[in-house]
Amino acid sequence: MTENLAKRSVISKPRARFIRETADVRRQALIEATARCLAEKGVAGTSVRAICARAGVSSGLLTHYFDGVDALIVATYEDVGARVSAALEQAVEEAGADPRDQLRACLQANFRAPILDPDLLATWTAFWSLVKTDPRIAAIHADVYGGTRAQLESLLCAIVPEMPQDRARLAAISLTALVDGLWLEICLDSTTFSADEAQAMVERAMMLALGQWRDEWVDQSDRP
Amino acid sequence: MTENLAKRSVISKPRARFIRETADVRRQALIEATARCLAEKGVAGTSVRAICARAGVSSGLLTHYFDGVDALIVATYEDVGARVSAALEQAVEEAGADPRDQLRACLQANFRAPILDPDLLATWTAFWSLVKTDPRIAAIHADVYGGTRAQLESLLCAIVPEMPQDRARLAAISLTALVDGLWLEICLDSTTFSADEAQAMVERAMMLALGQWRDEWVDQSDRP
DNA sequence: GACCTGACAAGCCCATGGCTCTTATCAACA
DNA sequence: TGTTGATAAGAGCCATGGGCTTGTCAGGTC
Repeated sequence: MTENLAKRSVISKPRARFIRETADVRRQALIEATARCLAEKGVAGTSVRAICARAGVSSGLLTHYFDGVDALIVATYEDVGARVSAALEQAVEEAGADPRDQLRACLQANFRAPILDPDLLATWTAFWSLVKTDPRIAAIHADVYGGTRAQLESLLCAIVPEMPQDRARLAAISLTALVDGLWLEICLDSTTFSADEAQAMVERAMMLALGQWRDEWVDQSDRP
Repeated sequence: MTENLAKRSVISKPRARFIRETADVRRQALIEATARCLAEKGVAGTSVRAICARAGVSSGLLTHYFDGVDALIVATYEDVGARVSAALEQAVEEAGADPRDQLRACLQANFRAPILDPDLLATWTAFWSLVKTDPRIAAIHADVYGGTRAQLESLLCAIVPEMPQDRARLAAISLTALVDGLWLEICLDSTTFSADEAQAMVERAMMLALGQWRDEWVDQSDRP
């Protein structure tokens, strides 16, 4: 009793001042803190305390606004995924009206900021590692991946209307895989090749997929 | 005192029987248990107790044979990486003497067992998430990736000797990225496309990289 | 200006994690 | 067969994590 009183009045430090924020502001701050934690310290280092310390709030706020740390990670995935999609969308819009330019912009944007970012990879690998475990994460993944693939497919069909549907589908999958693989490797180890080289490789693959290559070096002997 | 004695003589169950194994056997068992844990439960679920339970040993053995759980994960990465490299190597050897067949085998083997395995992806994403944090993991990654890329490059040069060095390098990087991207996606979500389709896409990319495509559908209008 | 509401901070509780330490067990050798 | 030393089991220790409770203060309301 008395000890409790003494503790409160003497030992314990005064409670920190705080300002009230709207729910949206707090949620967004927590989401951004989570993304930064994932990027900097990986899944293992992304704890409630670490996230809240970064967000500048006490650890109680996380469960106040989200249904636990897992739900916050899911929300972060949604947010980061939407941001990446928006960056690609913006690149397409800035490319003008020619669908070929739009396709090129959509592919090349993966190798410029803000998508080309090792921190983003760290966030992404954290999500990948959760796809198997958490069906919500799997659903978001399917949504994001399917969306970009469908966009590539429609652009391909717009550029080459006579392209068969199945070929367009496989071409979109191939281009996506190439971009993902290059992006993964360059984020893991940026010394292997440069972003410019990645863009050149994607450009070449795009032209090959469209059947419109223009290349000084090819082996003509085996062509039909 | 007496309680301690009673505890030991009456309450505590007798210590489990065990057999002595060589250090190699124990190490390998722990490594395999770690790989299974990573695959099934992700990094978060890969604890000392979980690993040792899977390996059928007590938790004290981990620190007895490895310098902590981090070192065990590094050893597991080395082991899994070596196993993947060995599988690719074996595929090449079984392909015969033609370097074109060898290249094809090396690429296609990524979409057959034992490499095409969602559990392996789970293990791999765990490693990717550690590349930034742990320089030992980064070194192993650079080693494995560089090795396969160099092999592809030498095969490309063997098939088309007149291919410029820089193009062979970029082609090897592109093929690796395509394979990695397809492998990643098919392991994450096997409903998007099939392993056969993945092999077909890789086959096509390989022929295009060699400048030896033979394709019924191409747009001839824009070719030089 | 009192007070009411609820967002917020602080810290407790229990579970789990990594690692250590002691003790028990086994196998090899004399 | 007894001795011995390395191997192994398992309890324990300390740190950390997540969730929750409790008390408090900011900002609006009458």
